[in-house]
Amino acid sequence: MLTLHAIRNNTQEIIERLSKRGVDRSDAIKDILSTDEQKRSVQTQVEQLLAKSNAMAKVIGDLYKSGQKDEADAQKAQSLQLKEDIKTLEAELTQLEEQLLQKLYEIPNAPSAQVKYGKTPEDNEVVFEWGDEPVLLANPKPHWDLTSEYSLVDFELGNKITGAGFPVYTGKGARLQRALINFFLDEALKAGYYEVQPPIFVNEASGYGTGQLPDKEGQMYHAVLDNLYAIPTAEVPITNIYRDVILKEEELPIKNVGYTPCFRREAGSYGAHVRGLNRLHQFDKVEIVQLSKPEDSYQALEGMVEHVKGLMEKLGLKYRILRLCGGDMGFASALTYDFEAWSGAQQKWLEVSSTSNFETFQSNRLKCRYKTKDGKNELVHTLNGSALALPRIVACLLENNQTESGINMPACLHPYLGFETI
RNA sequence: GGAGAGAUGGCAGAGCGGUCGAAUGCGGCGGUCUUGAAAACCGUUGACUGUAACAGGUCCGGGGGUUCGAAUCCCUCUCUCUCCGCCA
Repeated sequence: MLTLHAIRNNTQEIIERLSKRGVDRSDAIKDILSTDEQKRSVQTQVEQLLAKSNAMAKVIGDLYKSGQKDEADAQKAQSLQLKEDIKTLEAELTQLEEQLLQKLYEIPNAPSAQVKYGKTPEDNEVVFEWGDEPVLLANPKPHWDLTSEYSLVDFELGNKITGAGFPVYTGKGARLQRALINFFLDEALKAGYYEVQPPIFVNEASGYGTGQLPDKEGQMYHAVLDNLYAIPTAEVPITNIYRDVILKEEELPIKNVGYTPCFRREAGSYGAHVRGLNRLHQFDKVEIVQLSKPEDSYQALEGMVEHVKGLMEKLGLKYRILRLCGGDMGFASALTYDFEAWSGAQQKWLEVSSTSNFETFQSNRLKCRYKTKDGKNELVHTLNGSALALPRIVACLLENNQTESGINMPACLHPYLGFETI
């Protein structure tokens, strides 16, 4: 959530930045400001009464000690009345605080200066493009044909065991999964990331920490009995490592990488674009997460983008980078770059990575701060990106590299695969 | 799953219901001494809120209660540890 500090001190700027999402939030912001004002006024009253009551309690104690019981009893009666007043005011305060928090939760992050105004994916800007159109056979097969022809993925078997969107990878298909995961992890280690393997279930507090709750409740699998959520991305457990933590300045930047399966209910998705590996309920992803000082975060974002570019180019996949417009950006993001790989047989772009700077939007909820040299606690900036999500990469690798005699795998994967062709 | 113990500041660890935001030790920071370092000694060292700045307020796992007054008493939840059972 946005910090009250920013809303109070840079009201106009926040409103303008928010408008890039294509929705006017000025009323909501003004509403927050007035609620905040009310809250602080009640808070002052409560605190004055508390101060009075604290002082009185001290006096009563002293009176008892010096044996002035009658006087003490008289004061006690007064104190009781005071307590009633405090109780009603405190109830009011709690209510205002809850309202304020609720209102803050509903405001998305303010897009950064580089983000363009826009409402739909058509307004996204292509900022980079790499690679040549793959040379394909006369009738290139989509990956869902190739996976069954070469026995790489068994969707029916997944249906039987679990349900749609939970495929079973088999033989060389399974091997390819493992190869990609290891390749991505190793590349991240080379780039200075620290590997972590987090839980794939998280509690409610973690869901709130990174903003999946209450916003995307319906998109996560929820184990009701234990009140745990299956993670939609490793971002959630990895970023929550730093919930309620005050870091030392010299610990920053923190660069973590982790592989996890990811689970998404994808409620509401349907049709041809969910075919095959294009959209799954369970998939594998290697995620990079950074915490940085505010002044360094956009440079860190560039670094993450460069890292993902390197992966795409080693895999030899034609790709492009989009800078998302305000309307297409996620709720928590201030700036997002999407990577799309070209699928030769489907003749369309598939999103394979989303790399974002959240500025203080997550750290404010997480309460992740660092101590500056002059001893102040400041919120860190959080960033994350997919590096990379597997299924669509697999789809593109299969489709773009198919030949009469088999499917050629890129050289960077050979050592991990133990074979060169499928 | 059964039985018991516990949760206090960066860590360890005290804390008769009022003098406790909290002893003490370690660690951190600053200083004295030293050519420098170590040792020793002195000082300092939680977070949040609030104010122009003071003041004030809140926080001893979370929530609720008793009391004029709670880290300290009661209830409840969560978590941790020990023993037993089960087990990759």
